[in-house]
Amino acid sequence: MKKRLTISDIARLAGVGTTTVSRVLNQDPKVKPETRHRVEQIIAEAGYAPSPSARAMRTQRQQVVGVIVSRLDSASEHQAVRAMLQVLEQAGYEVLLMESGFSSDKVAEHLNWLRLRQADGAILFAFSGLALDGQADWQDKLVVMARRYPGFSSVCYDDKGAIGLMLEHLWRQGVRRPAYVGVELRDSTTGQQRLEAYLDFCRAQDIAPHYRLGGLSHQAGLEAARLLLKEQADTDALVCASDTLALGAAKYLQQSGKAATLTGIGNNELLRFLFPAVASVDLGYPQAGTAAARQLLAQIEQGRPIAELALPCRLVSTD
Amino acid sequence: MKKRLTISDIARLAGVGTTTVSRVLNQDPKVKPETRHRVEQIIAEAGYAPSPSARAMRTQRQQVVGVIVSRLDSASEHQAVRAMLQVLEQAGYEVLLMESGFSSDKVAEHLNWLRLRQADGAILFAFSGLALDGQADWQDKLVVMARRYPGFSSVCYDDKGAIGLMLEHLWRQGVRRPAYVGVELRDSTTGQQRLEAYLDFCRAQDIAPHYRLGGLSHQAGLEAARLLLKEQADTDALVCASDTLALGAAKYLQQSGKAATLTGIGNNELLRFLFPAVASVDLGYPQAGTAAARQLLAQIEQGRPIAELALPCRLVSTD
DNA sequence: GTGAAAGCGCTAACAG
DNA sequence: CTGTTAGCGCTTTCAC
Repeated sequence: MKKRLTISDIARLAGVGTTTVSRVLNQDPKVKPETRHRVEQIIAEAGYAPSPSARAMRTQRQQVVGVIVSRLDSASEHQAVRAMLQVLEQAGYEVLLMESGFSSDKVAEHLNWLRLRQADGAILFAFSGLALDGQADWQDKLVVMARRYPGFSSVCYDDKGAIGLMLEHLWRQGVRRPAYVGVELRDSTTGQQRLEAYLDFCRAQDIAPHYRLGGLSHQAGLEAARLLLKEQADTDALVCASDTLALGAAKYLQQSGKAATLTGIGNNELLRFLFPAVASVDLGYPQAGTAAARQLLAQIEQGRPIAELALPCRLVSTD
Repeated sequence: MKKRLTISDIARLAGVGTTTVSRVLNQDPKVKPETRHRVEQIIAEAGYAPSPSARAMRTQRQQVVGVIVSRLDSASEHQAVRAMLQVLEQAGYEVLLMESGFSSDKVAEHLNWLRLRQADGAILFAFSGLALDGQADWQDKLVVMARRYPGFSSVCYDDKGAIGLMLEHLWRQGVRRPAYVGVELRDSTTGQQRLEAYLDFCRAQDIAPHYRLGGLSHQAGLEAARLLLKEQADTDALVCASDTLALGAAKYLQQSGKAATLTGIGNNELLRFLFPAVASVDLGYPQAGTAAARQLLAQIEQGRPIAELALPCRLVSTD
């Protein structure tokens, strides 16, 4: 039962004052190099690490940030989270992962909790219906992912660009009657923006739009595919707003024996494995995660102003 | 810019000493009900919450536990984690989720970090090759998931039982030549135990074992299915050691047009959606998570001794 | 350059 | 039952 070392133990061992040790710990330049060296030596030998709580208490900075994802097991969010962890932990922050389950109340709850906990900042994966009303005090220490939110920093994917990219790709491949499997419009990005991109394309190419909007589940994708192909049998491609929907649509194509080029968005691993022919768009999740984490750090550490970031996307296809 | 309230602010507002407020905060019974009531009133009105750092510093209890998963986006681990979060957060603990990526070094790193951070405990999802050597000080505050580890508490799934259950089910359905898609033996649970259960069954029914061991990926499942069916075309069932493998095997069956009853383990949602005919075994992930969290809390809060827990499993089938 | 000393907000003796 | 007091381990004036 060895007692934990304190700063004064180190001070005594090094024959200096606690102040000096503290200065070494905090990279304060006002320490003679040789003194610094000796102290560092002792610290390393003793395996000493300063108490985060004591430090936090003194400085009022917890070195803690919360990351609120919608689902912990979402493959796309996970990619972004992994990148965030890298940046934030590197910077000495503790990361508290929490799950919203697409509930605005749950977000408020988590945010309140983080406030009580005096967290230094947070990153929040947005979803349709997200409300950040009584959260004005988070304005300069919160980054919203996946959609813009007035008054807060945000990092967005290129929703319109992704669909546009895909449609142009298909057009080059000879597709002329692409139908669209989308998401309800109350979802502003995956829903509205992606549909809009589809409609824009139809207008530009002068073709009649043909689409279905629904939920985000596999089942929704299957159902939409079924209806679209039933309504217009000459549809030559199903452009899905997400890889999850594409997985559902793929199942329908398979079980019905019908044929159509199928595409998704999200660069999902399982989709690529099961249905390699399905093209997808990589939205740049890791890059988004890195960008969000950096933006947050710059805001809370250097007072950088709020910013709305946008990321480029990239086509993923086997042909 | 309102300053954060402290315990003495509350004490002053309530016209009592800080000790009394502290007692109210800590549910100490030695407070006159009416005093308590008044203090609680003030606390609520002022929206006061005690500083966790100050508290931690004083009590030497951080109210923090780490949870080290192998992959944050693993569906099965996620189910267990969700249940853990529920229990631990309920008990007032902060949960730090970390990822090992199946690396023993990474585990050591995280554990060291948690030690420095003075975390009160940890839950670790085991994997093959896990080594907990220099971690003796974690013995009474660590719970290992998914396999036993001498000297530590653990919560295990019923690996042998799951395969046994499945084989008996198939036998009743008339299956007589079940082949087994397994995992390398250096994985003691998913690998060894499940294979053993298969071999036991073969011995009991006096049939010739026919199996392949490989990795845990979809691709491995596909490959194993291909080889097994090539080697023995009269195989009437492919019993897979996991739903991931089953997904790979399902793809093979589909693309090759061959037929065989297929089963997995893990009750994976996507597998159920894409291939509803595939029976699976529910290993009880949420229950395992709850059990692990409770065990950990009991150990660190009440000194309950180390224990090796085992969970029952349950067949999931559409027929 | 360096150290002594004063707290940060809280809890745990110890008195009343 | 309640208040006074002494720190927990650290950073930060303010002297030297």
